[in-house]
Parts: sequence; C-alpha cells; structure tokens
Amino acid sequence: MSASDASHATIKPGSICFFFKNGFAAASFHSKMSTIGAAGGDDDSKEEWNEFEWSEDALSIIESIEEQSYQMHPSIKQEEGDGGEGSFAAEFYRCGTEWSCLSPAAEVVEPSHSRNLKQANLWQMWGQDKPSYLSSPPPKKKVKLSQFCSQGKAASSSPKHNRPRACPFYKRIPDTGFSVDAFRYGPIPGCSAYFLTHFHYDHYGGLTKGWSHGPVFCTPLTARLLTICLSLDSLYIHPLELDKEYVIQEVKVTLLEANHCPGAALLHFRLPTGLCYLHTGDFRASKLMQAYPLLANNRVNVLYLDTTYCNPKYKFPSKEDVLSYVVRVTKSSLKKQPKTLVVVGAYSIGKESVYLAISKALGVKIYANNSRRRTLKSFGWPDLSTNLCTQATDTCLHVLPISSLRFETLRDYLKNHANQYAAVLAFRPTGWTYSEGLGRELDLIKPSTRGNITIYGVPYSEHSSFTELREFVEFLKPDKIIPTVNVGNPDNRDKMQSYFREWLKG
DNA sequence: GCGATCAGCT
DNA sequence: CACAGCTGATCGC
Repeated sequence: MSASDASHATIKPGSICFFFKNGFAAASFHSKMSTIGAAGGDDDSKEEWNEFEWSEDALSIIESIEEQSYQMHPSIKQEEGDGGEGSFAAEFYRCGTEWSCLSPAAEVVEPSHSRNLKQANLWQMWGQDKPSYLSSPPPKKKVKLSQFCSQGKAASSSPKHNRPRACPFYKRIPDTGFSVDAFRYGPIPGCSAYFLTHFHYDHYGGLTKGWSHGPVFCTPLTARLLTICLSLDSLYIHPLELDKEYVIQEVKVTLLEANHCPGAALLHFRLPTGLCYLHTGDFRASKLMQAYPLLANNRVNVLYLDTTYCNPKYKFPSKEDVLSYVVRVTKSSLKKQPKTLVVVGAYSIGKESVYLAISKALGVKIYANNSRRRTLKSFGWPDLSTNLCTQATDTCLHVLPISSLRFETLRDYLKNHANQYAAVLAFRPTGWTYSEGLGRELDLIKPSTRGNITIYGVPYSEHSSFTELREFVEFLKPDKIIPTVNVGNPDNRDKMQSYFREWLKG
C-alpha cells in the first residue's frame, strides 16, 4: 500500500518518530518544549515563557525539519489571511508535525545548511508572541478571546499570556479536519470534527454546555455522559458504535474498545490515501487487542500512544489479579471484624470493577450517592445497575470520591455510621501504587492503618504497564510513534525514544 | 448569583 | 513520580 506512496515519501517503514534528536533537546529549548509537550494532562499552565531563548543550532534544525514537511491540509491553507489564528495554527501544526517525524536516518542535521530563518516566524511557530500581521485584518468570526486568556495578576503583568493556547500538534490528525481530545483551545482552525476518546476531565476539558465549535464524535456511552454531566447540546453529539466503520469527511473511522474507563475508545483512522492512524487515547493494552481484526490485518502507519507508564519501573499485576486480591483482603478483614464498612475510592468514572468484584464476592449491594448512581446507571450495564442501592444503611460496600480516602475523612464517615460499623477498610485503586521492590507481588502490599481505619493502595491500573506497552508496539509494528503523555520532560522523551527504537528493531 | 477558568495541591 | 481530578479565588455575564 502506502508506506512507499510517493506523495508521502517522508514516511519510511521501520522509521521511528520522535520529537527531536538528542542534540535538539538543547537547553535553550527546554522551557518552551515543556509547553508543547504537556500531554495527557495538558499541563501547559506551567509554561515558562520568560526563560526561553533560541540558539543558532535550533534555527537550522527547525529549518531542516520543515523541509521534510507533510502536505498541509487544504482546509488549513484556506485559513491563511483569515485573521491570525488560522495561519498561526497552520504553521504551528505543520512544524509541530515535523518535529515528530525525525527518523533515525534524518537525525544528522547539518548546521551549515541554514538559510536565515526569521526569528519572527519562529516566535510565531511556538506561539511565543503574536507577529503584527496576525492582528490584522480582524478575524471573520468573532472569537471570544477572554475565554482563553490567563486571568489575574500574572496575565496583566505579562502580555504574552494574552493569547489563545494553540492546540498541540499531537492532537491533530494530519491531512484531516480531525482533532482528538482538544476542546480547550477554542475553535481550532481547520478542525471540522472533534473526537473525544473518553470521559475524563483532562481529555474533555473545555467541553461545556455552550460548546458550538463543531461536531463531537465519541462512543454512545461517552455521548450519554456528555448529555447527563455536561448538558452538551445534542446537536453537536455524534455517537459512534464500537467496531463499526463510519466514513467521516472521506476518512474511514472505527472506534475500538480501549480497556480504560467505560466508554473509552481507540480511534482508528484510514485516510483516502491509504495512510492509517491509530490514536490510543488512554488505554490499557492487552492480548485481546491483538485479536482486533482491524489491528491484526492492517498496517498502522502512525501510532499516537498513551505513554503514561512508559518506564520499566512501572510494573503492576493484571486487573484480574488485583481484583481477586481485593476480594481476598476484604473477606479476611470481615472475618476478623464483621462490623467492617468497606469503602472503594473512585474518580468520576473508571475502576468500577473493583467494587463490582467485592459486591459479587460478598453478595452485597453497592452504595453510591445520587449523582454517581445516575452516572453509573447511564452505562447501561445490568450487572452494575441492578447492584446499586440508594440507602447507605443498606449495604457495607460504599463508593466514595478518591479524595475522601484520608484518615480524617474516613473517621468522620465512620462516626456517621457508628451504629452499624466498628471499622473501615478502604481501597484506593491507582496505577501508580508501584514500588521498586514490590513489582508484581500483591501480598507485599502494606496497608496504612490508623486506629480502626485501614487504607490499601492497590495497583489497579487503567493504563498499560511498560511490558504491556512494549508487547502492543511489537505487535503493531507501526512506522512511527507519537507519544502523547509525559512528553513535557526532554529526558523522558529521549528515554521513550530509545525504548521505541528498541521495540521496533525486529 | 451562576457558570467558567486558573493556580495550586494532592 | 503523576492519575484525574478537587479547592478556592477570580472573572464575565
């Protein structure tokens, strides 16, 4: 097919993508790259504009990268002269994409090779400052700038913050009008379809009742949450069933189960050119995914990868092992103290299996407050819905916000149920309850106990472990990998790059 | 008063 | 560490 297609000659089978080669992540770049790279959490609030400086090397490298550019999408070109945001984003996008395209072969960059790039252009690329021509002519569409500007003292003292944030390149699918989990950048120039991988705040942030920037595509479950929790106008919601191919703006789009939270999807895009993109959103890779026909039978050219735990120090057991461990601990605690209230901490959605497993093993109902119950019922999971109860006094198994899993809070909670219970056993499921020495040994987990309150941190992860990531990448053998998490730190990027290179060697 | 955003915090 | 938020202050309407 297409890897060798002439119009996409920059994509070489077996090449590895990354932000920049080692030398490129020079000190002068660090402060700004943090902004671009802040991924999953989009933590670009920590950007340090003031410390930013350009070096000669950086200029020449950028230029050489620009020369191996992707074709710009026509819709983005159209935006030029349309006011500032369009050309700004187009440039940003084009260049940004290129930084991700450095293959090993392209790593040697000759400084001698530089024409004189204008600094203004580079400021513009990075959103460092607004070149004068961007201010006029005024945009056709009236954009509410205040919405995107930093507020408060910092903003007024530094005009650099008075600009909309640019959508990072890794949230755009090249040569399409698509964006992924990019709702906090206002209307994105050239974007005509906004994809949402799952309903977690750091991904849907910016989506509000007043959303009107374009159609939102997501799974039916996520769509229901957008309606229930955010009151999003149904006009903009476009549910896509899992495992079903849709054609959207001439691109074949298929959503696949991501094994993350309920409603989470991998996004599979096949362009008219034959190029294939897989955006994992947040996911936990599993053997099952290797049986997805779409992944097993087609080459993925570019993989946008959830690299949350892309470090060998992150080892954790299978979900199943953690669930049986939680059940085991619960049973033995109840044996010692029958008047134990079992509490499971949870965010908005995700980790439902932890309390569902306890519920089933003990044959008890699950108490959750009104709003959580409404959310959980919207999943349409009979197993879960039928096991929920409205009265806290009706069951010894409660779901609480994970922020409540502190001794002080739990002590108060127990006080309120003192007539029923004498102790609290709480589970805090999280992926980063890892311990260097602990590894996969669940039985080595030491709970923290204060009086009659016991809290277990359990490594129930809804992201891939390092090993799972490696196996997924080795299975998929993509031409290029674009990490989407932990890219704010240059050392991290370099480390991940070398892992990818290793994995794709074969 | 209400909804939305942001820095700081966990 | 970094997940997926939460809290309180601030702002615009």
